[in-house]
Amino acid sequence: MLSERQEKILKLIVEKYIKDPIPVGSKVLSKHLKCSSATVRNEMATLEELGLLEKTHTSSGRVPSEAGYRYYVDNLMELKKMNAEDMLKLQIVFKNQQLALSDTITKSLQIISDMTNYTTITLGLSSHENLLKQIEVVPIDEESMVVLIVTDKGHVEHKSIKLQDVSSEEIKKTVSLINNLIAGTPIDEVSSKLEFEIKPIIGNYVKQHEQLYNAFYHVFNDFSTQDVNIVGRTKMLEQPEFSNNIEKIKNVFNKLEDKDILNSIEQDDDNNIKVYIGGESKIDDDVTVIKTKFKNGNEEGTIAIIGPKRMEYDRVVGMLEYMKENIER
Amino acid sequence: MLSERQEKILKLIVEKYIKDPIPVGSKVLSKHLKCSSATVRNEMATLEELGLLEKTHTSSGRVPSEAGYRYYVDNLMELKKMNAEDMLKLQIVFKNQQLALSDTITKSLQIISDMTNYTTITLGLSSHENLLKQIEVVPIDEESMVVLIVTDKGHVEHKSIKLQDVSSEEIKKTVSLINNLIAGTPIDEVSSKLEFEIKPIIGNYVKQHEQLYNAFYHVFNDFSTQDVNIVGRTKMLEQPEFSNNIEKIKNVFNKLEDKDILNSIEQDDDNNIKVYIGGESKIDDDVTVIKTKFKNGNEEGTIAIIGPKRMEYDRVVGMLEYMKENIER
DNA sequence: ATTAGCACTTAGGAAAAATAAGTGCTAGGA
DNA sequence: TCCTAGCACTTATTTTTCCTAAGTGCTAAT
Repeated sequence: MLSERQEKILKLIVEKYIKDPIPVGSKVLSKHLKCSSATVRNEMATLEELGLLEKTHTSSGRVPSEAGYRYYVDNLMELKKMNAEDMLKLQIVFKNQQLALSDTITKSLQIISDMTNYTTITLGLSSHENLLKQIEVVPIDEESMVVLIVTDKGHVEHKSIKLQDVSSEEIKKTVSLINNLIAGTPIDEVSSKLEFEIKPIIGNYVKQHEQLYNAFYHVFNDFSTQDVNIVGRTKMLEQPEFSNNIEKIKNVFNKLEDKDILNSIEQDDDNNIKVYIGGESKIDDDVTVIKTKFKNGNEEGTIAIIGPKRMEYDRVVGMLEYMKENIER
Repeated sequence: MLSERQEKILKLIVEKYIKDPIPVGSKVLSKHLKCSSATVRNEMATLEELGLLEKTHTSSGRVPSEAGYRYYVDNLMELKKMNAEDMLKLQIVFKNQQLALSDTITKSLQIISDMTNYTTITLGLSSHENLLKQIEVVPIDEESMVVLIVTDKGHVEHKSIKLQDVSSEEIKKTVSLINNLIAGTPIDEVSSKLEFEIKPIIGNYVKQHEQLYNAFYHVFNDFSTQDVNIVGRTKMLEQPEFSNNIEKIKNVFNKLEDKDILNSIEQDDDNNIKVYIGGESKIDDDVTVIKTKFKNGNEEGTIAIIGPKRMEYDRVVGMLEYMKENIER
């Protein structure tokens, strides 16, 4: 259990370090407290023993440890409300009734990324959680057509395909077969269902059934395993802990492409705002991910803000709360 | 006019420097020539006077100047054929008949980016060169629907919109009005045409005409001004001239988001392969862009490979030639 | 024309020295 | 018992100095 003074010191150190990434010394802190630097030093030593602070070298000031940030986020942080100007910018997007939810989210996260200089991510549900709702084929010309795939969670994708010597009758028939027999199936199982439920049937009366089957097979196979939208990747370059360290940048960029990592963010079933600090983020020891699930009607997904461990937690959590509220109504 | 020996020296320097980015000295070169290092030094001095070589400091070896690379590309370079293994990888993509052209290109450029460690770009024509071919509306549920926009150049986009209290009759009617009256219009002019040609008509018999008009207006307004696909952005981080220089990286990343820059690549009307070296690239003095237009039926666009000025010109030009050939038939 | 030889230049790395920031600990005071 | 002034000590950082390796330009001889 921390004393009031210890908490105050920890809070000061975290907030100071977030503003400016240099280790914090006892002298500056004593100015904000009613005690001498020597006393602060003693307290800091205790906090270090508790694992909440760290030194970069024997005689350096203190830096928050991962546990220190954790304690700050869980116990000390005071949420920051968004300022009116920023709110207004977002309201313009939220007020637009004609926008599909996914566009609303993309646009608002774009704005947030610019305001904060952090990377933002939207994740739809993964393809095994999306059930096929319907497909539609729109002919373009002789050979080409567009296949539209709609899932129950409101996710839409289109793919262009080419078919030779297949009549529009045959296509229509196949489409309605798929809509009748396969709708409701998780997207990532559709390809295999096609093989066992559609292929045998169309084999009987579609001349080019092999080709038709192949085309649809690929359409579903290429369906993105996860609906991901990352905005402001390069914001990471602005953060001092990365701008001197190409290896870290490469690592972060690569992790952002890694389906498994993104998936694990989405998999977390907590509906509230959750903060993954440093190692917890699975991205990089110096990265923090703050995320929340959202649900609006049958559309659901995850939004996340990714920044350095030195992220402005109070501000970002506030923003995410605001986003979630607005999305959900 | 360069002597044969001077050309040989220039070629050696360029190729050596591309392999390994350290200034090339006279001693190493003399080993590849039938003359002493002193002679090479004299020739190098001449080449420097001609502006084809540069020194990094008074007593350093030589580095090709922009003009040096230019001379190399225009006069000295011997095209390199792709190796069989790489060719095979690409053939698998090109052989797939069901893939739409744009998917074929995306996939093959992905492969090329991996093989070369350079960034690749596909550019469709800009929105004023794409004429609206048709739109199609697919209802999803009570309120939501997907609008599919198809251009004459084969570019397809979809947008989800929401409409309250608009009957499917009214929508159908509006869609067919648009298809009849506005098809053939450059995409970026559609919004304004909607206002003058569609709005007045639907105003008469669609109850929620304002809302309907707004929805379509936004759909076309949000239509990407250019169909861009960038693959392997982070490959740039692998190049030594960037991996030590965050500012350069930021600059390049920012330029890659800049519509004007990309547009100027696409605007160039040369149908052959074109090489923009350093400053010519408008991206960065250390960046080279190699691009070519392609045309297949009515689909056309530009593909480009972006790498350091120290790019393997012979290899990349060869690849791009191969790509172009395959795309065009 | 070519080349051997040599004085000269510069970047880059290692070592040494100076500086600044901050710590832990001791001993005295409230 | 808690707090604090004071001081010796540690370490990163910066600056300075020195050294080396690589390569050049120029001159004089072939």
